[in-house]
This record gives sequence, structure tokens and C-alpha cells, in this order.
Amino acid sequence: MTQDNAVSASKSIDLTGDDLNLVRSVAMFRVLPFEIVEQILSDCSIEEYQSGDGLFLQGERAEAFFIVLSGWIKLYRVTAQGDETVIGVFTRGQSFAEAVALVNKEFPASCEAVTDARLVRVPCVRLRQRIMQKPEIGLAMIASTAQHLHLLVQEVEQLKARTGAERVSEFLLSLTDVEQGAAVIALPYEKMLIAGRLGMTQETLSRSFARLRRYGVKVSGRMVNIADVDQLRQGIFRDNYAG
Amino acid sequence: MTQDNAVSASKSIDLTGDDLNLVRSVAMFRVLPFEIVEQILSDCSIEEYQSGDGLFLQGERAEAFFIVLSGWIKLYRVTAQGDETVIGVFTRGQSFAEAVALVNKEFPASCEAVTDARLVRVPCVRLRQRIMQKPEIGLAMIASTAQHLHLLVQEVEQLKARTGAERVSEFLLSLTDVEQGAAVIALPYEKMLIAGRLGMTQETLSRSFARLRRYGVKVSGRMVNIADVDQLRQGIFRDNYAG
DNA sequence: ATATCTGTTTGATGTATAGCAATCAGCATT
DNA sequence: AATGCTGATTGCTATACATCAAACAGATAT
Repeated sequence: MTQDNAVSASKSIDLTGDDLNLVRSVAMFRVLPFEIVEQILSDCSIEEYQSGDGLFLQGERAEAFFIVLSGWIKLYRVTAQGDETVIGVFTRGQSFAEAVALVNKEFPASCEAVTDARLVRVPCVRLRQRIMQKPEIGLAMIASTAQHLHLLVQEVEQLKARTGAERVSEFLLSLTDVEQGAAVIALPYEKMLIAGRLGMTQETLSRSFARLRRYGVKVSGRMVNIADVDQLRQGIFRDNYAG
Repeated sequence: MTQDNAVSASKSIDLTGDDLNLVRSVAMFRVLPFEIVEQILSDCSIEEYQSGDGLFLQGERAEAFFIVLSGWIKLYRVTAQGDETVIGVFTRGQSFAEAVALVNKEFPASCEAVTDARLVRVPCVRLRQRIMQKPEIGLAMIASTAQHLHLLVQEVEQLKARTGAERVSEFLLSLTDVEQGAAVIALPYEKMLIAGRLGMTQETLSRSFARLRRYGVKVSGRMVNIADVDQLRQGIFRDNYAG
């Protein structure tokens, strides 16, 4: 919600081994040869934001896109009536706003850090030149925006076809790698934001958690215990028939 | 709903003047020089579908994308429980599935014609080669997918933040160019589909129309009369405060 | 004209969710 | 220990919406 675009530390690129590996594995870079990724990175800077800092506002002209190194970033829109709609939440290894930035359109949503965060900022003027030289970069970007489209398509489906509790348990299940048996999850950010992300209010989220108790879900603070992931998956499914 | 991918007439490209102009004005072609568009078109074919014919199914590998010349096309997903979620509806002048097709991913949704329809089918193998030769085609495609992203972002916001009646009136207002005063609209497709498109049931749509009567909206069959578009816009807005 | 079909409207009812308010729990400040 | 702050939970109530069922209208076929 912070209005002022934070004066964040902006260093010339200097990635540790881990971060470098991460960036190379980002959707749009994964398919590109290492030299090209390095060239692109040489145009970039690293930015650090504090929780609440704004990255950009809806309607601003996009001149760069971002890759998250750490922390959580929220994309949101503010309606005429002043209430906020969360469009997406991104974290380590994800990029966002590539497509709009590359064509210098206006951001369709605003963006802010919801935890302290480190990002790679990829300015687009140079990138556009590089695409003209190496068209495979363009193809890679199309691939990664295709993925974002897919995510949004899923979100639309969820909103239209799934109930609150269903969305909550899908969200929980998406947070763990566990395929069978018990799982422990740390909620990645505040419940307030999770609620927004899932298109419901704080209260409804809380009640959804409560309702999931009978399927072996126990929530205390940010810790979530799932007795049996299969039971949870089945539980939701069953409800659809039981009514 | 038709499962068999219809054996539709597929002619080599032969566009009438009108259609040619239309294709040239499609988002991704608009910024490209005419010769390039013609080259791309030389790889394409025109396909005709009848109402209900399927274009592709969710999960199929994408090998082409489409531009609508006439008719209406519906993108939808079918959930595990078998009910259908409309993701988007496209008509004359719009393209869809570009991004997925270009990277040969699987379609994230299924697609069928909801009226008789004529489409340009743009196969992607050749297009990928052309992008490698002329990278500006890649840039243009990124631009047009950016637009689709924008559309989906708006849809997510609408679903999360707007009530049924609000979405209906926004939909109505989006169908007319009239800025002030009275407007007459012909609903573009069946109410059933409109309801799906707006994320509600047939019945709720009907009741939403009824509720909009007090704002000067009269519906009879496919004809919609709006006494005063401003009144409608204001009316919705007012409700948000009056509760 | 009658029958039939499909799409639409209307009514009755149950449920999910939002909104408001009170309480509570954790955490930091003093 | 007392104070406030913020986030989370819970109860209560109003409402929007889905679902089921019935009536209805326009089109087509018999």
C-alpha cells in the first residue's frame, strides 16, 4: 500500500552462486544458452525492497520486468471503490510483468513487496535490442508468458468453479511436495494475503481452515499440519457429491 | 461439447478484401509490415466450423493458433467433476492460443465454436522459423499475448471484486460504443453462454437482468435496450454505497 | 392446429460468503 | 506488569447465489 516507490538499494549485478543458478532456471532463461543469459544479466541490477515497499503502480509505463530472488511479491488492483484485489503472488524463482514490460505498455496492476525481498530488475530497452539480434530470446519469453497465461487460466477456473474450502485445500496441497501421508507446511505469508490471493475474506479463510479440520488439517499460527494429504484431496472431492 | 474434432473445410488461404483488412488489424499483425503479414498468411489455411464443433481439447499439443474471421469461439475447461468453466469467448478480429501454440505446449483449455465460424489457422512450425529470421515478429507476438494477459487479469478482478449484476452491466456496457444516452444492443450469443462467461448460472443472469430494470435496462429476447448508459454506470456505482 | 423441443423466466429453498462486532492471542513498547 | 497494536478467530445476521422444479415462449416439425 506504500505509495512512494521505495528508494531501494540498487546494485550492479553481482549474483552469488545460488542466485545465479536460480536465475538460470527461471522459465524464460531455462531454454537459453548460458552466454546469452549472462549477456542479459549484464544489463540488470539487483534491488532490495522492504515489506510494504511499492515496485510499481497500475497505469505506470512498464520499463522493466522482475525476477524474484527472495521474499514475496504481490500483484494487485485497486477498484474505483478503493478495495484491493490480489491478482497474484510471486516468490523465489518466478518472473512477472515480462510481456507488458517488453512492449512498454502500462502495467495492468500494481505491485508491492509483502515481505523483505530481493529482485533482479531486467530493463527492457536493451533486451529488445538483444531480441532483434537473437530471436530465440523472443521465443523464450513467449514461452514464459504462455506459462503465466496458464496460471491465470487456472485461477479463473478456480474462482468460477471451486468453493472457498476447495481453493484453500488446493492452495495447501500446492505448498507441499509430499505425495502421500502426513505433511507439515509453513504458510508463506499472512493469512490476510492468502485470503486475498484466494478471493475471499480473512474470516472466510479462517472458517475454511476450521472446516478442513475434519479432513485432518490442523492450523496453529503459520504452521499447518496435514495428517494425510490423500485424505484431504479425497475429502474435497467427496464433498462435491455429498453436497 | 462435440468430442470429434470436426472435419471442417480447410481451404488454402484466399481472403476477401474485408477479411484481409481484418487480419492485418489483429493485435499481433498490426505492428508488422504488410509483406511480413502476407508471408505468414501464406502458411495459413482458412477453416470453417459449425456451431458445436470442437477446435481442440485441453491437454492436446498445440500446433497452431487461430484468428477469428466470423462467429463466436468459446474457451472452456472441464473439471474433474464434469462441469464446464468458460474461460473466454472470442469473436471477429481476435486471436487466441498464440503463446501456447508457438512453444508447442499443451492447450490449458478446450475450445469449440458456439456459432458457425470461420477462422484463420496459423500453424506454428513455419512461424517459428520466420521469427528466427525476423525477430520483430516475436516482439509483436509478445505484445499481443501481453494483451491477453491483461484481459485475464481483468477477468480475475471482476470475479473477485464485482457482484453478478455488476459484471452483467459491465458486459452490457462493453457491447456498445454509445457514450451517452440510449443504446440498443443485440446480445452476441446465447444467454446460457453469457452466464458461463460471466461466471454465473443462467438463472442468476436472468435475475440480474431483472434487477437492472430499475436502471433502465430492458431485455427482450436477444435485444437489450438501455435507456441511459450513464444511469446504468451510476446505478451500479451507487449500489456499492447504498449496500 | 397440435406436439415437441430448446432456451428462458420465475418461484421456493438451502448454502456459502460477506459484513460487522466482540473477543482473543501474540508481540512489542513503555 | 500494564498498555496498546495487529492479526486471527468466532458469533450473528444479511445477502447473493446455486439448485431444483415448474411454467413459459418461440421455433420447428408433424
